[in-house]
Amino acid sequence: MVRPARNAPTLESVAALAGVSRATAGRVLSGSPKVGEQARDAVLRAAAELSYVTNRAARSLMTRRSDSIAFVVAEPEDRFFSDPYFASVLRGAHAAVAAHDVQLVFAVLADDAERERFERYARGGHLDGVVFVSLHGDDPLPQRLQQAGVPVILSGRPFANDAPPVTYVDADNRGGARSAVRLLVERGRTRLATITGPLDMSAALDRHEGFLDESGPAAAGVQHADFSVEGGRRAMHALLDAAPDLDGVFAANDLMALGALQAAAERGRRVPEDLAVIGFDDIPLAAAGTPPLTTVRQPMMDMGHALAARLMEFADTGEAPGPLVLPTEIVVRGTV
Amino acid sequence: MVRPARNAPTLESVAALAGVSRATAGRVLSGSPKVGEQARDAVLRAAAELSYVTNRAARSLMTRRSDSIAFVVAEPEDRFFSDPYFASVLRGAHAAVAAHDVQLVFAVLADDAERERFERYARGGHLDGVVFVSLHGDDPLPQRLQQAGVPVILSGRPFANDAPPVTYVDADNRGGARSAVRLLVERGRTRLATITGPLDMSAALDRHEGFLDESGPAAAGVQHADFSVEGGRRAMHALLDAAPDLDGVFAANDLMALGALQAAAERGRRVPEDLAVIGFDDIPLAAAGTPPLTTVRQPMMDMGHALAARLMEFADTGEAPGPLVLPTEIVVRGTV
DNA sequence: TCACATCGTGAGAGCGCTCTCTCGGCCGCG
DNA sequence: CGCGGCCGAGAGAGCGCTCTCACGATGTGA
Repeated sequence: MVRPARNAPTLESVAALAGVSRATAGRVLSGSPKVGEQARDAVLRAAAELSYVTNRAARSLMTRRSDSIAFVVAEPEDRFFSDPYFASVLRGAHAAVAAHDVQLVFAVLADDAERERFERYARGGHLDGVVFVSLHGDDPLPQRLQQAGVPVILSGRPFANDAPPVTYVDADNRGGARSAVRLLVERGRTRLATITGPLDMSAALDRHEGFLDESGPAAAGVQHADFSVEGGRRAMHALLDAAPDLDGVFAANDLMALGALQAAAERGRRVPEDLAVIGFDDIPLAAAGTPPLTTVRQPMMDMGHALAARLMEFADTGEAPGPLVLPTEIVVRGTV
Repeated sequence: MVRPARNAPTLESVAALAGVSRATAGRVLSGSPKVGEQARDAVLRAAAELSYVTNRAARSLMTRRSDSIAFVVAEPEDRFFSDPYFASVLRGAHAAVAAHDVQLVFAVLADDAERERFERYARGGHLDGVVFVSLHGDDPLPQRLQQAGVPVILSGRPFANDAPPVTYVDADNRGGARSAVRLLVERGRTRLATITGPLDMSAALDRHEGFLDESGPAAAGVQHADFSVEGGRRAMHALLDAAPDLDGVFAANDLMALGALQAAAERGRRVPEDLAVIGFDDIPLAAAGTPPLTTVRQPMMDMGHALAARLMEFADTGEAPGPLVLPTEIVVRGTV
């Protein structure tokens, strides 16, 4: 192992060049107001000249803050990597974090070993907070970390509402699903079905509830799938087998809606004439299909941003911000 | 700002509980062989009991290593977030990094301010190395960092081969493109065209070269696009306008191939009967279309893994590993 | 005029770790 | 029996920073 004898400029050298003490130099660089004007100028000039960069390790040793938060995908499968949803949330989170000069540590917890390592790491105080994305069922990890004093926030409301609660940012899944069904009804569809996501995830559950709220007894079918294109395709076939007179389908995400579109094509159903399809998310690909997908848009990037911003606030104040539920919006394109 | 009075166990307390000195405890925990058996046992037991976690800030202050590497998307646009390619590379990189107990810091450099901040951060010695993904043109940032002593590796060969060279991991883009065209020819296609990616990226360039290698004078058209679905769709329309008798298209990535498929459908061309289409990447969505996309598979996850693994090796030894070019593979599905 | 608050500044401690230096004990060899 | 070598272990320095405390200079009111 190489030991880089990198002689980066230290606060000491900046102070020396500026002709002040290390303490004063530190005060200037951390923006303390209690510094004289000429001392401030001298330090700033010296820092610029040496292109000084604060050593975060040393700082963090004293402040007990790491200036970094983790973006954790708690997903045992590789779904993460085919669903553009995650990338958008990640992008939003990074934007928020960059503005605060905080680092974003990325982690995926695919197996127990990784979960355990991550938990130790987080408990070790190396993170100012953790964003959890794609939680399944009643994962106890977020609560455990929170109890250990690590600020935590979830993307999507927790599956069960236990005490102590963990705060979250979510989209109005139920409301979005309702408006999707209402759109279907407005367009004269009477035989409605839905393709759900994995029912151990609250987003899938809430969208399903929203569907039931509006479809009522008119529901012609329910198929459970896994948020993937192939799952959506199979579910659509099953739906059509069970109820050939189906004329409207709400898929709980766009990937499954895309699969449903394929199944419809394979069966020779014209969309939207014979069969209307509406998805959820509004991933970039949704607009690009033929016909382009009508869907319920959730503001993925904004959610990522809010997640990170609220987590940093949590870390700063020590007080968990309340849950935030962002509105959804129908985007009418060609499939309804 | 809250100052968490987190009284995490320190090496000192572990040593005390084990009845040895801090130095010995440290030796045990860092796996030094020069420790007696009973001292080792005692330390291990004490560490487990206190659930001790090394304070990385303190360690890194001494070792001058951060045990973290950055995964940087140097992409001014939001393309990153619609192309599943990146997610796969990221996934692979994380897997490699996790095995070494190293942290993956994620960053996207969308504007000059972010670039500048990142450069300062990296130069400050807070990173053991940097993986660059999606570089455009002759971006000088990787070279600058490398000259500043920060190990750097690129995903995809650099655009121009300047001195000093920066090492990289790439797929055999040119070879892959050639075999795509050969497949088209084998299937009896004679009027061939290609849709390229942005020509300021080496992957796009190399795939274009590969196409030209094999298509030769038979080439019926070339359209430049941007690796997006919509770009592919427009390019396909333009190609068909210019050469209506086209019977085979090589798109430089799957997203554009999907766009080409749509354009073909809009024009009423049957795929693959009237028109064969082949893509590049093999993103998860490729298999899911109707018909499923024939494509040139590049091992995205392996590339991510290799990128991170080689970078860590670079950081450890101080010597840049040579470039690595991974083979591609034709995946025949329904569009050729 | 003196006591006292106020403000900018410096000195110094110390965060938790790693690493070098030193030393005691034990072995083998002459 | 004495001496050098080796091995396991401890003492202590110090990485670069932040933070508390103390101090001198200046301003304010009695």
